[in-house]
Amino acid sequence: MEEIRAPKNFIEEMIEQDIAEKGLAHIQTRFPPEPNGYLHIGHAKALCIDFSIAEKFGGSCNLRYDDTNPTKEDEEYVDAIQEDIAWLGFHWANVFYGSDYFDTCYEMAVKLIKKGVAFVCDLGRDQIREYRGTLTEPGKNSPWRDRSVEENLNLFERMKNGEFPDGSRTLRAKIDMASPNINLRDPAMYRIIHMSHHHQGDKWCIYPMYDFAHPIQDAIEGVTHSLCSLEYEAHRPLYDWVVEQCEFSHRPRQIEFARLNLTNTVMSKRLLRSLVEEGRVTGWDDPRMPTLCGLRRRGYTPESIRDFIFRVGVAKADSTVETAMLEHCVREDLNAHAHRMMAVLDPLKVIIENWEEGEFEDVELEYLPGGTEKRALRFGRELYIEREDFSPNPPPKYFRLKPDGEVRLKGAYVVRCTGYETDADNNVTAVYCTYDPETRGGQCERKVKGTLHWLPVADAIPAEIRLYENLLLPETEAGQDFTKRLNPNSLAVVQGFIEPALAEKEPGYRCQFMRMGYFCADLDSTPNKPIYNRIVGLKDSFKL
RNA sequence: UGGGGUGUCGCCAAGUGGUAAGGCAUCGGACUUUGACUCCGAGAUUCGCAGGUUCAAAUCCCGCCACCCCAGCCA
Repeated sequence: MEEIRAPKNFIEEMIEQDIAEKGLAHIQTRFPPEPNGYLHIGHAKALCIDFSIAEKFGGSCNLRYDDTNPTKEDEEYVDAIQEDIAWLGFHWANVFYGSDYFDTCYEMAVKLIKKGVAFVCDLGRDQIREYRGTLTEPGKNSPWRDRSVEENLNLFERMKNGEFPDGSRTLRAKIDMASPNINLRDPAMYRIIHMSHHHQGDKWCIYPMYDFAHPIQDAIEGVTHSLCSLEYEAHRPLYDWVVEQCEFSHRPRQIEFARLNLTNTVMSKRLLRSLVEEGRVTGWDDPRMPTLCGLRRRGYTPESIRDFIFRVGVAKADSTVETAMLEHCVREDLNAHAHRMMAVLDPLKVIIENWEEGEFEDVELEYLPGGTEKRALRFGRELYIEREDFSPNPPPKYFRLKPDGEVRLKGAYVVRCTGYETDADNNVTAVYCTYDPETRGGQCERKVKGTLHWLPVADAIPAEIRLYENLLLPETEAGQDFTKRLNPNSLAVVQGFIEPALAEKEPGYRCQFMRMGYFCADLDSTPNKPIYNRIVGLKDSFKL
């Protein structure tokens, strides 16, 4: 699929300016996920920006696991993250682990101690909070702030050697306890955590904080532009402070942008994790999940997701994009490529009275409108149509089958309804029609308002069809209480029928069921047990 | 409340002193063997609000308002 136009955004302008002013020869970015969960559509934005900007300037982008906190991370997520990035179609120059730079981080910490701009603090968690002050009141210096360099060096080494319990001491930057920016009030740089790290094993029991490790990692890798979300804006002075104090010759620049929010979608890893753990979904790749693996499972194409991200754009204003935009992007992609197939979700039997019992005729159906590739379907006396495509008491402007009404059966003949049967509860059980032999598909001038999809009863293959709705109800329906916002009807499983040609397709095959929307053969489906997930409905397909 | 940000059509988003791009959604109309698709067309006298500077302001100045982020030994 052709790449959609890449809009020129403010980040690109800043980079162009840097290139002009600083004479940058190579643009280096990085995508730094913390391996504590699966990537979701929100990460896709960061990812697209990091990778595509590097690409646009002929530079490169590294994948770097931001794994400085062993209490929250797991190797389990590492492979999944790479798989999702690759699926989206991006290529990293290198895969790095932030934790592989722990030695350098340690050296830098020692350097800061020697320079007198870092100290070991014995204050406990609560005391640190008390000393920090508030938004309006300045903090006060820690009583340990003026320890000698020698003592700090000694203590810090002993922290590293595991002599002290968790939480007993921290290494803090010595900046300004009265700074109006709270992030600059002697922030912690290292903490003690006696826990083995998923990537470093038991080598360390002290771990650097994000604010200390990230700029160091960026500087080591030669990252020229460290792109991140808005909440790090107030951390930028600290980022710059670390780079400055560590005296790196290479100075990375942090630029922030607004993260992606989608209507009717949870984007918080904590909430997504709870959905998985509480069994409300089948896993991280449940097709209702906004995770990349969930969207993939549901049938979304990587192209459509990238297109969506580029259309959303990059800016600094908080925003919530309507899911309709995402859906438009998949429809646009699928409309061009997805084969049109016959499936009946809720069957209603039609008997063609003037068609001989046991007789069949092959009718040809195009895979794509106007396309040359075709396959055949047997037309016969007994057919299935969609239950909602017949109405004994049609409302005005009902174009589908109704008593004495005419309709075209896609690819086959025009039929006229002559009658119908109902059961004791007044449910329609069968519809009787006559066909007009003059109206064979492709060679008839006669126009009728409605065209229905259908399946021969003899050849229809049972299939499980899953119809998804948004996992969350609109906020207006359920307010802010997350649990109340979960949509109980987010999944409907229907036992329907599909045409024979479709039953042989591979899992992942995407198609459009006439008038029902776009579907994807589920990864769990087999030729004997076809399962189709609805990716997205057709626009206005069910409107009368 | 101190600091840092942001406010342009229902939702995103261009615009950087010269008279409001584009996309999604919506509404018309054409086409159609999917009420889909496609195709045409309609939409902000107005840029959070109020003053000011200027021949000219969404863009500059001033005051105000609203929303978001920061008081983790999370990232």
